[in-house]
Amino acid sequence: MADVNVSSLAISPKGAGKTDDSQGNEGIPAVELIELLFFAYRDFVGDADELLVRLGFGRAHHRVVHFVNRHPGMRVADLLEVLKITKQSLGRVLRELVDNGYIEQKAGATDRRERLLYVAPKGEELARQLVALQTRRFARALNECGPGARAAARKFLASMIDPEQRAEVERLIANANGKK
Amino acid sequence: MADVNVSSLAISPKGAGKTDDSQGNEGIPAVELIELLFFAYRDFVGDADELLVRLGFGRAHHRVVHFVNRHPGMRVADLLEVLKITKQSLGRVLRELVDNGYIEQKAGATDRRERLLYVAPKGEELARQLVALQTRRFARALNECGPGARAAARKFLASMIDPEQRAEVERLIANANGKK
DNA sequence: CGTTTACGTCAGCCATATTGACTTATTTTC
DNA sequence: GAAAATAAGTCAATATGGCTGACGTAAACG
Repeated sequence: MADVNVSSLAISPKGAGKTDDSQGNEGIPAVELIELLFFAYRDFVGDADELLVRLGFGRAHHRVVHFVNRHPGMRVADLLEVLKITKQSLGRVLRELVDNGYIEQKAGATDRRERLLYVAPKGEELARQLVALQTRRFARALNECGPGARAAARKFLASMIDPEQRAEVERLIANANGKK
Repeated sequence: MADVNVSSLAISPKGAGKTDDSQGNEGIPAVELIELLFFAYRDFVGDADELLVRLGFGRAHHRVVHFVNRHPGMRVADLLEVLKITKQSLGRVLRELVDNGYIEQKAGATDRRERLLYVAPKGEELARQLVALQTRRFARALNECGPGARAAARKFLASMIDPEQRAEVERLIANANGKK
C-alpha cells in the first residue's frame, strides 16, 4: 500500500526537465521538489493505510479519529470545518466509528443540541498507533538529515501552507498541544 | 479549493497532545509535523486542482500529464507502474486526455504493439502551468526559510520516502532531468 | 411563539479506484 | 509456421469517498 515501486523504468531519454537555475535555486529544480513531495506524501499516508485497511477503515476515518483525539469534545460542526467536507460525507464515516466503538458522542452540557465528540479507549489507541507510525517515519528521516533538521522541517512545512490560513493552522496545533 | 479555513475553532481545551520531548526533538513533537505535512500537502495539491477543475480534469489527469511530460515516449505499462493504478483505471483518464488533444499516442518503432505516450503542445502547456503553480509555492516557502533551505528541503523530502524505493525515485528524477 | 441552529438522514449523483474476463494486434518462441 | 506470450484496450460489476438538495427533529434564542 505504501509501495511506489517505480522499478525498471527504461524510458527513452528526451524530455522537458528544464534546468531552471535562475534565482538562487542551489541547482535544484522545483520539479524535483514537486515529485519528491508527491512520493514522500504517498509513503507517509501509506504507513497509516496499511493499519486502517485491516480495520475496514479508510483515510476519512483516520482524519476523524486523529482530530477528535487531538481535540476531545469538539463539535460536529468544528470537525466539518477542519476537514472541509459536507455533513453528509462525514455522516457515514462518523456512524461507522461510533458503531464500532472508536468514537463517543455526548450531548453538550450547556447546549444539548450539540453532540460533542470524544475518542473511546479503542479510538485513542488507534490514534496513538497511527501517530506512532508516522512519527517513526519523521524520526528516521530527520535523523538522516542531521541536527537542526526538525526545526528546519517544521518551518518549511508551515511555510508551504497558504499564508492566509497558516495562522489558523498554527492556532489549531497550539490549541491541541499543551493539554493532557 | 486550496482552502483549509480552520476558522473559529473554539474547541474545549483538554486533550491528548503529548509533549513527547524525549529524543532530541528540539521541542517539536512529531504530531505537529504530521499535521503540518497534512495541511501543506493539501494546499500544495489545491494549487493544481483549481486549474484542473476548470478543464474538467481531476488529479488522475494531472499525474498522467505530469509524468508523460517528464518522460516522453513512455509506454502505457511504464505509466501504470509509476502511478500504481490498474489498466482499467488509467483507461478512462488516458482516453479523455487523448480525445481532448493533451496526449498523443504513437506506435513503437521496434515493437508496434506499444503505444508510446507523448504530450501534445496543449498537454505540454498544461504541464508547464501546473509545475509553475507548484513551483511558486515552493519558491515562496523556501524564500521564507532563508538560504540553504532548498537543499535542506530536498534532503528532507527524499528522506521521507521509503528507503527501499528511494533509489528508484531518484533514478526516475535523474532520468527525467538532464534532457531537453 | 416563531426563527434559527445543530445535527441527522434520505435519495441520488460523480470521480476514481478496484477485480475479472475477454479481444485484438503483434512479437517471440519452439 | 503454429503456438504462446505480450501490450494495450474494453466490458461489466463493485467500492469508496466525496458532492447537492431536501427534509426532520430537537433545542436554543429572541
